[in-house]
Amino acid sequence: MTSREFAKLIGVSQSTVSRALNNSPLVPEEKRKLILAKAREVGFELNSHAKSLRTQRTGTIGILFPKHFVSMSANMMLAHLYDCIQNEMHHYNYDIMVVYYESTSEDFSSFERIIRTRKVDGFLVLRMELSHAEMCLIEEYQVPCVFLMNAGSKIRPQLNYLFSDSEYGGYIAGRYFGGFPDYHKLFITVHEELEDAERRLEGYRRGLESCGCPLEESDILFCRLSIEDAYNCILQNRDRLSRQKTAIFAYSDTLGVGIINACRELGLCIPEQVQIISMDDIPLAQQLHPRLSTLHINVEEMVPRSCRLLMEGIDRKEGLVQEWIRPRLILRDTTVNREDHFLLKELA
Amino acid sequence: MTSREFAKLIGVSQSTVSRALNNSPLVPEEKRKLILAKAREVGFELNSHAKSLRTQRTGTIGILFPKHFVSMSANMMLAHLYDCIQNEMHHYNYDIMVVYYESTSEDFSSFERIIRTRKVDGFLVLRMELSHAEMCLIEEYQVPCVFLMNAGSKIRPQLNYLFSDSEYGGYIAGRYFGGFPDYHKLFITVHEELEDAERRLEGYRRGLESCGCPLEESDILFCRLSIEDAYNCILQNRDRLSRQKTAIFAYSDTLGVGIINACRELGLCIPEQVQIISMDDIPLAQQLHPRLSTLHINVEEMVPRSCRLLMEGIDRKEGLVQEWIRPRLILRDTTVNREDHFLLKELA
DNA sequence: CTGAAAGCGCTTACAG
DNA sequence: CTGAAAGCGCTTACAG
Repeated sequence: MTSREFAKLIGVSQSTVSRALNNSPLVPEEKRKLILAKAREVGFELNSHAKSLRTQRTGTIGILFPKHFVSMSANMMLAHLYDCIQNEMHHYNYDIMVVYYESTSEDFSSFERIIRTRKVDGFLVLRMELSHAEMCLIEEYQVPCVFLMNAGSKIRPQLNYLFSDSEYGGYIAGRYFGGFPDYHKLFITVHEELEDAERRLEGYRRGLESCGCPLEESDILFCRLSIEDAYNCILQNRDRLSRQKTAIFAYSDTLGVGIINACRELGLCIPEQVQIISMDDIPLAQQLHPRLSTLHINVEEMVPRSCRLLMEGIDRKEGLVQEWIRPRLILRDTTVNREDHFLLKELA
Repeated sequence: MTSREFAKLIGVSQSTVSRALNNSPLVPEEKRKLILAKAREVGFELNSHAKSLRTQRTGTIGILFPKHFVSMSANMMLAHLYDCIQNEMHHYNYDIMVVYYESTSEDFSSFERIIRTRKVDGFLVLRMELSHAEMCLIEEYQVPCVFLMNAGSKIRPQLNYLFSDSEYGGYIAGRYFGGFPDYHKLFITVHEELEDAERRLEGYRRGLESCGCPLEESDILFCRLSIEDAYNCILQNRDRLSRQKTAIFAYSDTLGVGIINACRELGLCIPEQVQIISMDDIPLAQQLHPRLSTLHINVEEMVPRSCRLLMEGIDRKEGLVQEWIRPRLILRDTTVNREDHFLLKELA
């Protein structure tokens, strides 16, 4: 049924129907309610494409996942973030289209195609890693975008972002482990999100150094961003871990889980022989035992704010927000938790 | 830029542009290529809403998640399924809109709204649990739908589906454990996907009975569909598990992971003291140690077929497909793997 | 406050 | 093979 037909059915004009269903102040309250009720009764809704064509608004936003993103199952932090975004956008009555970087055949990339065909009103981008061409595209089409989570390599001015402060997170991990001089310090990291990994490393270094324990290059271990890879990485380094007590800062919870598995395999006690702090705090981090001590990324703040920001951008209420949100240390079972630790006093 | 402007720019009519970009046989190969190249060069793409309005095709499908679905993080099997679907639809150049059951305020449910506003061409439904009203809606709007994964309670005729054969999966688990008379048999299940859980139970019963070991009512344990709940459930039943060797068939891998955690906590050896077979085979099942022995749900077959089926439905190539796809037993570390087990010969 | 009419940017039947 | 024109179903400036 079209709005013209529906209008005829209830004996008003198409204009009035449109105004009523769009909550225009021009139609009196009583009449609007009546029309709404009728619409509900006969199941009438405005055709979204005709509406979008006229208004240049689609009622859907895109979420752009990073290039290295493989799947929800593999990158649990992004899956978690997605969950939160989906939940949040629901309040705005907006639908979500998930977009990956991959390009289809020789055509435009999905991202480019979706912008050019105008399928969404704006984008939530889970990592700042757009190319120059893509930035121009955003500029040309004036697509509202909010970047969140990982800062990536190129932080552009004039763009809205709410990033997790990875350097600070690393610093906290370093400073916590700095309170345990008898533990040898390691850092296990990845290539996939290199710039962010660098920031975590820098912070970790700074934290450790502030406690007088520098980090050797040979104490930085690389693996891929998966549970198995972290597991294998630890097994390969079994000698170092059995020789002395070790404190491991892991790039993410995913690695943390792999490390726990490996320690168990090697018969190393957590946290007595091996302490672990990871980052993210995905739901899985406290579902498995021992529960991971980790740097909680403040998704509860980041997601609602970025969604609101994006909606404001769509409504052309401009305003630049650029913030780094600090992760919060959560001590669970993979650390030796000393209540008298100097860091806890500093944070309090 | 509109197609009219673009046409003017390159000196042909709007009709020709439209035909070229839609691969109409009416425009000669050479000309088409030229127009395509020009379009790429200046970054022209047809406005999707104008196109959809004219053709009644949107180029996006919806994935409807079940009522009890909470998040990708919580229900890893559905997340995995989603990953596979996303991957597959990419071949068709289709975009995906994720739809949840929840209704927004006093309005239509998301599902209903998306159909009535015609935002998608069809739906992939991850569980057959639609109400009568929803079935009428599909009928009225002739929305192509393919149901997959869980059969739910009401299996409607005249609808396309590709379900996992849960009863068969349970049967296989029962028959495998039937080969271990010295293990006490348990079944840990959930309320969330009750009908499917019932099918798994029936099959498990049938499998066990075929080996002469009936399943007692008191050997059916309930918990919620989460790692922690399964963990707690086992801890609560610690007495039964320490008394005798136990073989546990778990509703899903998620429960299986919780069970492993609990057994470790209780100091019970897997698989010597406790054997576990779960179902799904999510990626996590073989990432954690010990790796779960499980009934692999044939997603590799189910997803591509359901996507193709949906695309055919959208193209109005009718044809009813209703199939139950059998899970496959995968023995890993949580079972005692006897190569001479009679079931393996039967399956070979 | 209400309705008739133009126009959003496409596709396609129609005429050439 | 090509183009002019109608129409997909809305919204909104305009006239009343």
